[in-house]
Amino acid sequence: MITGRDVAERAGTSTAVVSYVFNNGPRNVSPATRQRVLDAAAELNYRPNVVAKALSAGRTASIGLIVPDIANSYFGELARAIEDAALDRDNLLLIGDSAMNAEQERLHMASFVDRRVDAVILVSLLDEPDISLFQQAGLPVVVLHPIDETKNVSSLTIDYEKAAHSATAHLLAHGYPSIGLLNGPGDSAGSRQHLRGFTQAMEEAGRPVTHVRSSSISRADAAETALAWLRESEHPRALYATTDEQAFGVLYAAYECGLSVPGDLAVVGFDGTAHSGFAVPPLATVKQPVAAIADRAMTLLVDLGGEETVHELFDFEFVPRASCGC
Amino acid sequence: MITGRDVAERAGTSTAVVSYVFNNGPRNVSPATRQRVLDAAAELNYRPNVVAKALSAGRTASIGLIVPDIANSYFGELARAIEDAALDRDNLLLIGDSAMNAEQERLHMASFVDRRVDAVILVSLLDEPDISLFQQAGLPVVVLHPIDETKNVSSLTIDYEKAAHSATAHLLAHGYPSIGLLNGPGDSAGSRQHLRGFTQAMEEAGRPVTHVRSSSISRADAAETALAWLRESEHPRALYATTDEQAFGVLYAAYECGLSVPGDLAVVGFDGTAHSGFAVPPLATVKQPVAAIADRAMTLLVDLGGEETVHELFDFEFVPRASCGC
DNA sequence: CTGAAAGCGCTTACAG
DNA sequence: CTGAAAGCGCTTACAG
Repeated sequence: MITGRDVAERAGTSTAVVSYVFNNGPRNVSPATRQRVLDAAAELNYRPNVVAKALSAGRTASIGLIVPDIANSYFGELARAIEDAALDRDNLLLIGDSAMNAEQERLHMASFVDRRVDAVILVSLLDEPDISLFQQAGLPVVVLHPIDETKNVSSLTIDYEKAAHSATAHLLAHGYPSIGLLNGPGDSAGSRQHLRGFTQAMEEAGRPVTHVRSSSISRADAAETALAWLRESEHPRALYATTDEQAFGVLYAAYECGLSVPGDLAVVGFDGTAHSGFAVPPLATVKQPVAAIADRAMTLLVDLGGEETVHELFDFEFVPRASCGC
Repeated sequence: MITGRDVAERAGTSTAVVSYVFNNGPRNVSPATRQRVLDAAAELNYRPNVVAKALSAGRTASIGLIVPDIANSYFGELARAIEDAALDRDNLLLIGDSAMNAEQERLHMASFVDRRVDAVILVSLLDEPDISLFQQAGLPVVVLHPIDETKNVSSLTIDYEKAAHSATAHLLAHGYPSIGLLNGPGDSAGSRQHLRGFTQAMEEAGRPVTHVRSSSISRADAAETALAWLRESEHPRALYATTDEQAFGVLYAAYECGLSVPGDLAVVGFDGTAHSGFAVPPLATVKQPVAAIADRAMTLLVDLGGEETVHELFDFEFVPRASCGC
């Protein structure tokens, strides 16, 4: 491969100047010399070695993202939004897919530290992820879910409690006689918030909270849980599922049970993925502001150097669609 | 951060020996010294800097994957399968999402060359991707779609023509009076193969080929195309869509038109994504052997060093489900 | 079996 | 404005 030395020789100058030209600094270069370097580089098809640059500069211009499951459309959309925000800032995004496996999540964490990414955005499978590895390495971290504020990391998230409240209130307004919650794994801060919001809305309406179940955030698991549930005679008339992915599993289960949506069962999801709009029937959902979250994360990590630790809540939007009976 | 020098000092030896220990070679180290190095490394929490290692060793132990659209579940599953195969070989997978944008595809190509990935797996948006950048850099490439064999790159793919033939033949066997093809973009080798297979099956059955349209490989585009199609009085009774993603768009369009599937319209997809099994109704599809393709690609690129250029066809499997009328 | 040293391809004070 | 040189943290012939 062509190196900076090759370019310098052909342009009759030093590697330092080649570097100054390609980085627009930190010293300036006379127009004539600059042009000779540019010409030589073009003729030789020179592309600076990013690996060498990273070692020398002490930063890799790359950000690591860890998601629980890249096959989940929400995380696919999130990854794309973050990648866009990263490219805007000339950073590369490395995506680590935990594939619903905590061990894999740890491997990605270690791998990111070893690869010397400049910062990390984490959506953990665990309620209390161990981020000491990042902290030892001095890597700034932003998590995209609720987290214990005593840990020294920023979090960007929406208020799940409020979101669950508003989704539940919407189903109540439809007048459904019984409403259930299909929650995520029971041991996470997010699930606790969803449950609180759901419970509060029900209590405000003077309704008992009797139908609550949980599944992992996977279509197959949710489908299995919903199938068993809907086959019981006492199943709820409406259901709030805490992810779109789970809601898709519910739509499938309803189909398998011969229940029509929303005629026999109303469904509301959460995430607001593009796919929710193309479900059969189209899925009512709570839309998360992915682009805003992505951009804010990159601002904190890249533009502000990860110095600040913040805990910010973003707005959400309830999107009524056929599945809830609208 | 802790460096190899810190470890060497604490263990009373040289950085060379630290390297020998961590790489199990290329020289061996006495058990006693090895133990001292290991102890020192553990006490200091030493993690070798992969960037420095890459620069020095001349390889990054990373593979680049470029996909047209990571939000498409098929590519999500493909990426996961390839990542598994890569991790099996202690390689990192970098995922470049072209987001249905040819310019973005080129940027990822350049970025992978600059990052000095050791090899590339490409699923291009274009029929004739320009891979000269990779060839200049001496990077081995495997493409996962049909490609002009005169180019010096390997391709791993299934026989779309045969697959389209078998899907069409299946719909014919159901006795549907008219069968349509919702193809991908018209100017690609894959689309031409799908069309040929579809046409051949129709001609063998003495049927005219009258219903052929195309859309991009996106749910929204397919939905739009299908909506217009299904609203015409002469729409086909059954439809073969060349990706699951397009088929999902068709299911949605049928719902919007008040057509029941398979009662009014039978649908078959292509790809065999996990999501196809949870569609409403479950989607009949042609399953691609993702894991086998992923593993073979990594064998060619990593285990065999990318020396060989091969063009291999993989087997597929037709999966009948409710949507086709089974 | 082990260590001193060169080298990977950049960046960046330091001198001029 | 420009160049010689040190340094980033590893690996790996080369000597011993």
